[in-house]
Amino acid sequence: MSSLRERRRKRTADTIRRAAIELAFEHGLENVTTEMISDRAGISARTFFNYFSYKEMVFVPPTLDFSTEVFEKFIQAKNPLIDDVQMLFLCEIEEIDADRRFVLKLHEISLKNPKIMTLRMSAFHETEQKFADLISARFKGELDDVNAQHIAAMVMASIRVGFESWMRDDKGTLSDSVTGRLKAMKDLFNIR
Amino acid sequence: MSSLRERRRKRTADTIRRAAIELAFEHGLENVTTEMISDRAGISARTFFNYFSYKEMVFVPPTLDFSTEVFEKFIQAKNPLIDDVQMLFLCEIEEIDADRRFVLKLHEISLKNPKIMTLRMSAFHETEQKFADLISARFKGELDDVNAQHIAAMVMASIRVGFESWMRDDKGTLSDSVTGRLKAMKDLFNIR
DNA sequence: TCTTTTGTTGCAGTTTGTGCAAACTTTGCA
DNA sequence: TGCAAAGTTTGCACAAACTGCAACAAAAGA
Repeated sequence: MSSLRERRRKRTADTIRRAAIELAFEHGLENVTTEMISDRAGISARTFFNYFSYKEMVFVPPTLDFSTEVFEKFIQAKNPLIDDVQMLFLCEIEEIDADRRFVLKLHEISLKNPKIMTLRMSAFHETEQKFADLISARFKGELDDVNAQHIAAMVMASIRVGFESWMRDDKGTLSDSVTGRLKAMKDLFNIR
Repeated sequence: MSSLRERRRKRTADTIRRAAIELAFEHGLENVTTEMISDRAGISARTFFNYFSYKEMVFVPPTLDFSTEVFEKFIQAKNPLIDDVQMLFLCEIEEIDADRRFVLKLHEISLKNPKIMTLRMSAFHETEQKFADLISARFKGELDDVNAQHIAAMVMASIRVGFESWMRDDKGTLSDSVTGRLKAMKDLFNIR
């Protein structure tokens, strides 16, 4: 609903995130305090914790949120599952692809900090949950919950591997890397 | 190498873990401090942080460590991959199966605490890394790294789903649940 | 046994994170 | 337009997490 309030909130969160990442580049993560971040973002130290329940959270990208239209479209779509999954994620991914430098830098930061690495992993897992719900809805009646969960887990695993391989070697777009992995899924089981 | 020292270390770590979990049962996680844990475990508050780099770590099971024999055996094994994977994990899993009550309680604790949940997820991811190395070694020459990583990710995803479903509904053994998921992997891709 | 290496502890100090109440903003409704 | 309700920000005081350091203790290896 609320427009101004909600957008304001998003904007502030983003300002804080940017401030945090800048500071981490400049001084190294371990030398950045919540106070420094708040100062640079122009908010009080107390307000920081209104936005992020703990410090490390500021370094984790916000989890993606499928809109109801996207949700409905995916549930009703009739193409092979993998194709629809690609459609679903590729638009989300475009942004990231454009921002490669930034994403890599953030990834570099988190590689050096187990707490943050850990949070990123679990952000992925959260998306997996949402995605499991999507699959469950799409195959309602045909597929029980464990199986929906299982498919979601494997698809997300593939996306993650695509993502990681894109970050590791420098060439190609994120979309290609992820698409490649989704296509590879089936074949990999035919190994001896 | 070192016997006494290493075993002592393991024993102390375990004592601390037990103390922590007991206290979390008794008082609820949010009311347990590192000091209380240290006291009960009979170590100083400072020493706690020699064993666990931060508080939440004490609630995460230690990641499993394949011995060199197990490692070698798996690499050389000639059965279908999934069968060998089962062999590899089932012995690790037995312990857990026996300790159901304990595992569930720990899981219950972590469900209520996002930080800990998060850590457990990433412990899984760590195991995935080790497992990816195993796969990579087993298929050296036949399979490139991304593919090894990908197979590992999907197998671990399946194991995780088996685990989660075992924790959710009360019936059956962990081994059966995990085995079931590993067997289901291939078939799930034949969905429309 | 003696030396070296590794582990434990107390202490003092910084940073993280919370509860509360006062000031301030936005929103929806009259 | 103006006013009450709902939500936000902030400062302050305080508890708990975590670190560096230096002294002491225990184990390993010769």
